[in-house]
Amino acid sequence: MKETESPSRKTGRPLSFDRKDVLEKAMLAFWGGGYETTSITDLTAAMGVTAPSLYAAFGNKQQLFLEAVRLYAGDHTVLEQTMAVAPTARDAVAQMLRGAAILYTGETTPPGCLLASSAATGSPDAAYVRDAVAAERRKVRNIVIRRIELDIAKGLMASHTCPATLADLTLAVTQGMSVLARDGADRARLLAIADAATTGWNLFKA
Amino acid sequence: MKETESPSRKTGRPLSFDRKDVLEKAMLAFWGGGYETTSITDLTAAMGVTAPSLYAAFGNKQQLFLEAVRLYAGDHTVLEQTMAVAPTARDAVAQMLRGAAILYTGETTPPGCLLASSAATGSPDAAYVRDAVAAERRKVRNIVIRRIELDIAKGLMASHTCPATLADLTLAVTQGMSVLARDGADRARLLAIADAATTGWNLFKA
DNA sequence: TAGCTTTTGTATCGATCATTATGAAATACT
DNA sequence: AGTATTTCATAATGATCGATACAAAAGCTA
Repeated sequence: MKETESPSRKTGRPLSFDRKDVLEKAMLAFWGGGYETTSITDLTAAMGVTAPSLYAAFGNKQQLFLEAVRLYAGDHTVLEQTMAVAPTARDAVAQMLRGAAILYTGETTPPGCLLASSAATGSPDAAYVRDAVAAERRKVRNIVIRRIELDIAKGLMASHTCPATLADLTLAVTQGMSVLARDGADRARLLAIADAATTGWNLFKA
Repeated sequence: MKETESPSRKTGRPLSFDRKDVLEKAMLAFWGGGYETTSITDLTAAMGVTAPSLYAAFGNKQQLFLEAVRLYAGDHTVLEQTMAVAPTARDAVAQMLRGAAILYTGETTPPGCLLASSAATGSPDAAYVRDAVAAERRKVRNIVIRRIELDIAKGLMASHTCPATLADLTLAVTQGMSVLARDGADRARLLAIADAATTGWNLFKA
């Protein structure tokens, strides 16, 4: 049952759980319940791990959440690859929005986006984790900006187009789709939003 | 100092606070901190009222929050009036988005939208309040839908336009702008998003 | 002024929060 | 086998959660 043991570890009782497996379960718990509103009791129940084991493996609640965010956002960077190979920035954003629509309505995952919903607000103590998820959003924004700048440099988009504004709009649509997914919107509705959001991009063609 | 006393009240020590005033302060506290992550201690500090007075005046935390949501959404319905007098649905939505951009970056209010951020996630105990804010979002959505249907009936918009999808997109942009406002986006950036979101509507003209 | 009603401030309730002390259990090395 | 090392389950830590019991204080009526 052991796995992913630390390199310095030599002897002692082996771990009774797979660290990556329980981390994914913790991510799903945070995804569905939020950072501050998901208690250690909730986490241990979802992970199938007792509290001392949780703290031994992940430090504390904040570090566990940050690892969960990295696991979640790591899946998001897969979209970055697909954006790079898209023929135009508009196609790239369309694919990204459609991917978000699908991700936010997965059957085995909570509705919505972990980055959008797990740390929307909170006490001052949780300011650090809010900054962490905001940093992940900023990464996505920068990816979109660079993709648009590429199209402008290629002459595919009008030179007066503001990449930052279109990236902001794209990010806003994704995070907003998360809210609608939380409210019960199904995949078809979210995909329709994604398509409607990108039709307007035809106006920015060079 | 007394005010807004209940009609059945005849005698007894008068209230030392203005109920509407402290309700607004509670709304601002929830707006900035969220429902579950704003404690009674936070609320009493923000309202300048002791806990027993809070419970006597508002029942409990949930009822206080629901009143705060009604106070907040009541301000939102002001936008409904302006949408009705706008020449086109596109202008109406543009004004609504610009109003949201301004509301989410007020100098005397927390950044973002109370409906978007105060109950994005939470424990199962708070499901009722999440449904309450979702219902407010649905109201806004229905207002937008009806405004679009009006333009379609007038022949101002293409008959194949899907009002529900455009309303979903509009709602997604507002809730997404709230996330960006929380991340520190200033009013100019949000206004740019609002304008960019409505430029695409030209494609739906009849 | 005496009596009644309601709000006030103080102090506290049990429950839950994140976190950990403690010792038994399980493996590796000698 | 014996010992060192690490994880295990149990249970408890102080702090904070939402919500109140209590009695003094403040007003109105008589």
